[in-house]
Amino acid sequence: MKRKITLKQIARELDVSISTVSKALRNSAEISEDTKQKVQAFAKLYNYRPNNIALSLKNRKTNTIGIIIPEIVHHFFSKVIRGVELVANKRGYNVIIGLSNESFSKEVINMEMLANGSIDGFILSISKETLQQQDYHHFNETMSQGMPIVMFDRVVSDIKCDKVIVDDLNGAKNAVKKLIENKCKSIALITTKDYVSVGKLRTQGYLEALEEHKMTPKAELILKIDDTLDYKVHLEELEAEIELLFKSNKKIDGVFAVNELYALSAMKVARKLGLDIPKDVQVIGFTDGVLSKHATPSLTTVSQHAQHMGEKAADLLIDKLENEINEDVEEEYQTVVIATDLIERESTK
Amino acid sequence: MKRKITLKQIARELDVSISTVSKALRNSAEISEDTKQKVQAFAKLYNYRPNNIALSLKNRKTNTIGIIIPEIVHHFFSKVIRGVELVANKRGYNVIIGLSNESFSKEVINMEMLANGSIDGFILSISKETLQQQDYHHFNETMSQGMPIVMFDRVVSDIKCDKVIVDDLNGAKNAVKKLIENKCKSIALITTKDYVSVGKLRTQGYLEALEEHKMTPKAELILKIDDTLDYKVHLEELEAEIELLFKSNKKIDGVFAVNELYALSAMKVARKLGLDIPKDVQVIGFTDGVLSKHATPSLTTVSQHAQHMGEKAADLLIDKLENEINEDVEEEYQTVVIATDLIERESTK
DNA sequence: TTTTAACACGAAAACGTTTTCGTTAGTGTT
DNA sequence: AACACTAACGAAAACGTTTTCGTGTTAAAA
Repeated sequence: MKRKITLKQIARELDVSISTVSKALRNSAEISEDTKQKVQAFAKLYNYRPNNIALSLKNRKTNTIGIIIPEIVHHFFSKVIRGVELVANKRGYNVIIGLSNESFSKEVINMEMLANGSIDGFILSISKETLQQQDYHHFNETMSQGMPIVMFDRVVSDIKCDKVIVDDLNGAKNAVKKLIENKCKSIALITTKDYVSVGKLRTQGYLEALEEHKMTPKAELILKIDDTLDYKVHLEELEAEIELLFKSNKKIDGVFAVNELYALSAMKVARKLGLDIPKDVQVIGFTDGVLSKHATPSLTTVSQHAQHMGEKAADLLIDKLENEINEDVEEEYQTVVIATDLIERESTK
Repeated sequence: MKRKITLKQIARELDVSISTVSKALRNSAEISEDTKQKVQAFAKLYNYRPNNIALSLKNRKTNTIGIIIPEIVHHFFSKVIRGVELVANKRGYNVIIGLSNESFSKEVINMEMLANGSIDGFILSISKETLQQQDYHHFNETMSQGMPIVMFDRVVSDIKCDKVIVDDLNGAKNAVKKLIENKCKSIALITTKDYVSVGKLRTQGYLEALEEHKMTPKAELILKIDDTLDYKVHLEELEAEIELLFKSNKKIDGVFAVNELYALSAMKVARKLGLDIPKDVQVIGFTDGVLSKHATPSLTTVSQHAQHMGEKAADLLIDKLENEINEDVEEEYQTVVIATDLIERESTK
């Protein structure tokens, strides 16, 4: 087991100084052709690669991005990661991940762990618990130490930083408009409690679409799910709630759900109640997931372009990192809004 | 924007030496109580945290694990990552990810990028292209430099290292046995070409199960898909192949598929041909995915316990890292086999 | 022959730690 | 008064780089 070779070892072997080796490898004009060739040949032979850690320390730059997400077993987030990784790698950066598991304390701990020199900047999506507690001190502290943050999807306006968000409002609005155009008269909304910003915006889009078509929103058509419960586990409870919604509103002929699982459950319940999709009820979900595509009938959805979000976030962050030199430019932050697409499948006419 | 505070700055402010500050913060007996309190108070006030990079350089240990996987937008792999992250964090390690995107060259590049000091060891699953080319020099080189590797799921016997694998053979065997017990007489197998080790083993399990029940395997019931094509895109081609299988073997009453997508496609095709599931045809898949659970009918699957695999892999790697001191112990490598579970749902009787 | 310039290289500092090994001053012992 | 011992601290090396600034040698110019 031979350890990795260092400049010092090469220098000793070839009987020159460390500086000479370093310069020779970087093709400096200071070094004679002879020496360069000798050193480079030797380095190649022993497969020399500069030690990243030493470089990071010297340059005070790690070329590594930290990404903190609430959950990785989730199509949306893993697609975002893929986007980040893609761009980061192309631009010479590594990606290091931290999972908050939707917990405030894990988010804080993870950020502190990475902020101590391991990375140059963060890309993150806020955990539900943090959103509920509205405690954002760790973000502000991190930024005040000169470490840039780019937030995506779940953001808060209280924090000044670059952001990449989905156009939740218009995405939802267009989906509901589609249902209206398809002659739906009684459109139900299945959403989350309001503290998750995206749920709120999608609800708003639903309301605006109705309004623009002179339809009066009815409170009994809006089902707000408490999503602190993990419905991957408590699927029956979710379905029970939706069943209640259908039973107390027999005239429902359209459903807009703010995520994939709610939409799928709605379809399942509707079918159970003897309703045909899309003949009796049309359903649209909001997501990037894989379920929609392979469901039967396949689900019409509002696509969020998760990978594109990740790419954009990575570009924003790296741009900021590499332009930090111009500190004269007053800090100005962008919010990039990613447009959604309505992907029509079998659950709508 | 205040930069992170360092020992040197604290030393200057308090008019003591760097060594004194360092010792005071680590509660060394060499330092007087007075000084300790003074230093510790100051450090707390300015929220001092030791710089990870400097520590890594000094200790020649990064406390970071590199994980290389072919694809992250994939339930199996993201669950494995979650397991790795869970254990790693608990044991004081970070996780840095690299995606090979099933490509040999990206796998090599990514490994080289991380192997230059950024991490202490690898957890990885081999890309399809690498498996095809059978070029494993990068693994051996990495290990010869003293960097341990733990492989999971897609492994090769040529390489001596710790491994965590699914009991593919018995998982498949039990699934097929289940079908046989459920009175299936003509069981089809939908699998991949043989170069992916797991596909091979699952095929073998299928064959052994038939054999044990004195059933003769028929070549025409075995469909080998060329999975270099991405069937997330070319779904129709996949379905066409399966349709052909059904049409040329009218008596098929059971299907065992080596992954989720094949199984779902089989169900879809069967339904299209007017067959009822599970009455006419019973289907079992092999996976940990989310599709199976939410399909209609929901799919009986062989569960791989992906998260558990990740946890185990992380434990193996960290154990090795922390016991590297005893170099007297002759290198011995373990292969941990994770047992599967058959999760019975609606696609079987 | 002396000055100048180019050339080829080495020494040392710096990044931020930890740790080993002095060093100094004060205390106690004979 | 000479000695040993301890308490409290500092200097310096080391981890592996890059880069700045010498420095010595040689060849060309005056």
